[in-house]
Amino acid sequence: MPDHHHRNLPQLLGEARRWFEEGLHAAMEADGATPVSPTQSHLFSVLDEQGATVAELARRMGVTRQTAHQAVQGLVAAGLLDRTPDPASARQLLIRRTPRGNRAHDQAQRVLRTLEQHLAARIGPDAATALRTALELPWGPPPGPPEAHGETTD
Amino acid sequence: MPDHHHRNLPQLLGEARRWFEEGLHAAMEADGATPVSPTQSHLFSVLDEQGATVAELARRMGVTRQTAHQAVQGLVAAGLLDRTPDPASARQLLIRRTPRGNRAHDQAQRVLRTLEQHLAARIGPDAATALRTALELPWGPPPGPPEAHGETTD
DNA sequence: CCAATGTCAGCATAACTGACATCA
DNA sequence: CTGATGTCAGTTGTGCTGACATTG
Repeated sequence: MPDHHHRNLPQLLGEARRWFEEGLHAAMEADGATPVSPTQSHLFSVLDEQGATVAELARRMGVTRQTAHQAVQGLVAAGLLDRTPDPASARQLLIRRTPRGNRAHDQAQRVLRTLEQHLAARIGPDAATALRTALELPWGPPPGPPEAHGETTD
Repeated sequence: MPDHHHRNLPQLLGEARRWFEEGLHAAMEADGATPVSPTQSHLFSVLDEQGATVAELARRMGVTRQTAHQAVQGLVAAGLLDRTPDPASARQLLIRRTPRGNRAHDQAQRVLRTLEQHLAARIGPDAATALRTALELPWGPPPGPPEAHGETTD
């Protein structure tokens, strides 16, 4: 039955994301963890073990340096991140997780994994797996604007 | 950058949503349509033919009346929405689409459908269908907080 | 001097809460 | 009076652009 009224995919995606973020936030809060904003959460997720500079984090997040900088500030103030001079360049500061930051990160990852399992229990393992699979495939650039290769054409 | 098999699901969902919204925005802009914000887009998508009150729209969007009100204001100013007194209640204003609003809505729906087809071409029809299917299933409330029935329990 | 980086400052937007008048 | 509605106002958070000093 191909019903005419498909709900918007972007809307569905937004709801799904909210489902996870609400669950994550609730679980973290219930665990007494330091509250983090979605932005900080995002920054955290693009930070690996070896650390990175603010500019690099900004590139990974797809936001400006200033935005990343601000998020870093909050996380540093919260004691989850650490700013140390980069041995390679005196002008660069290396952003790394503090021990507390590592704990928070691990916990968040655990919660997310649990959430995903709960989801599988709700909608079925096949659907959950298919969801992740579809999301992980390379979608390429959105069609329409012939944006061939450049990104910052300013 | 090896491994890291599992990217965050919320992050993937956010990227996917952005993919659609960028494509939609670009297509609408290329067509010379009135520019609409994501919020306005969202409001538009929960507005049906028979119209609705601001409070009702707010409920559907999951935001406050004030937020919906503000979005409506912008859309009315843009000439896409119309505020008419509700025949049922003098205190209610019925929000409906103007002819121009209808055109914009139809166009957006068309673009979204096209985008979805493009996606299917990129990641395969099966994956695209599975994505929509998984998203349309009832996920229920996010687990963790035993939020059985109440909503604001504070 | 040039490019990249980190940072400060201001601005725009979008969500929220608070408050209030109106009407069923 | 109570409850729902529409609306005005203020506040917060988040992202942006602009500007600037520092460093390689």
